[in-house]
Amino acid sequence: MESRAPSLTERRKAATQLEIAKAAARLFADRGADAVTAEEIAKQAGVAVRTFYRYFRTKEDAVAPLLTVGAGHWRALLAAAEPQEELLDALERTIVEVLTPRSDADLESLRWTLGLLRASADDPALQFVWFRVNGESEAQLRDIVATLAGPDAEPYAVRLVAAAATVALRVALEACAAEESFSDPGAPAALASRALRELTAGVELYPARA
Amino acid sequence: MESRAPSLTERRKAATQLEIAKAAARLFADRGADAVTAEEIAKQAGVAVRTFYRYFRTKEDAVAPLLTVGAGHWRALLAAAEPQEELLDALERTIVEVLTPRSDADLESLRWTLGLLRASADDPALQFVWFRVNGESEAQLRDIVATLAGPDAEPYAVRLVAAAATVALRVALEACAAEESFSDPGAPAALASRALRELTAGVELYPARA
DNA sequence: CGCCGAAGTGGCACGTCGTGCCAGTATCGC
DNA sequence: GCGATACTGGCACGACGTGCCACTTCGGCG
Repeated sequence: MESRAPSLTERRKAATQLEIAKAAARLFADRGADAVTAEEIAKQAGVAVRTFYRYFRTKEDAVAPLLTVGAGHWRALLAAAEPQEELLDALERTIVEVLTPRSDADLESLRWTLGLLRASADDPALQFVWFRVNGESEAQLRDIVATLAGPDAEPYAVRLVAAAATVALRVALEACAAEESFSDPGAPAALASRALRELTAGVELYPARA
Repeated sequence: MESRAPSLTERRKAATQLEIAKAAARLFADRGADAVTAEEIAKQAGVAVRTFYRYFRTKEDAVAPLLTVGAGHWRALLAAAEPQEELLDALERTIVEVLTPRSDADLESLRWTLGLLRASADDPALQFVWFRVNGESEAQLRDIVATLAGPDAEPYAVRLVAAAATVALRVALEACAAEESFSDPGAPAALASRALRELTAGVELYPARA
């Protein structure tokens, strides 16, 4: 399960990717995404344009790592959940865990995400990245939910739960970003928890017994 | 409320737009979106490349009209709802109304949408358009929901309802598209209705009285 | 120690995208 | 009929994203 050996080169690559992502986020938030060229991002990050495109498929994708970190962490926690735990309980427990900052790194990560969301409010190109990230996140979550719910669960109900969970995280973060001042570090967790509870309250995972 | 005078030129423009959209949908479903150039779409639709880009901002956007038609109709019905009708009832009533085909044109429109969704399963570029369309739809739905719910409704609850409603429509259509054979014309309405009911069952629109 | 294959990087050229600009043509009001 | 307005087409251009090759770095092996 654990991936040993984050070998030297691999850490370098991860660092470079993060460097590019942050450079892109700064420039995008500053001027808007279309006003920034790939060449500028590459220069800011200290790499060649050609290398930039080896790390990211498109110019906009460069900020994706800063937006996916939360959802990725969530999926990892969920995949490690005990099988006997009730699915909806596991979802709520883990989302609170993910959104509650435990270190300065967590808090900084959250700030990057919210900063990008704020910038995307009036920038279609950034909104698209956010949509895309959430869409992919939901697709991956669907598989995990299907596993946790077991083979008896209705496929359509699994779809609904995965969609509801993804939406809960998304709306909570968007609401935080929309607030003028994001002061309370507990706000994301509280909002997401509420959203998840209210959106999944009526979902019937298993077909009614005859 | 009603827009009089669908003047000659306006109808021509609408027809041209639809023509381009269908040409693009055919080509995309056939070969995948990246394997099609804007020039080909324009030629198929009988317009110049430059004109194509006057109708659509990007190559992928060309199919958006075929994907937004349902959500647009839904918003129109909602905006015309009686103020005294319960919000969640109005949502469910109108979504069934939208998804129940009443004419051959309705059915054909539904088929175009589902066909595109099927094609987008293994085409990131098309998925992207679908995400984008739903994102914009949710933003517009939020305003309508806010109006219908009145000033006493909690803003965060309005967000949740708009998101839940958009997701209900999206997941229902995706589920239909995922089925091998889409035979039952009533399936989309039934699935969407169920999704909407289950996802909004737990939402508290108004703050608890003291 | 030198050789060598693997992997990451940079540079270059190329096809495509999307837009600004100007000219040609059709619709609407006087 | 006649300008005013709006849609269309052609051209050129900067930017995007990729295929290809050359260069460097790192690790294993005789």
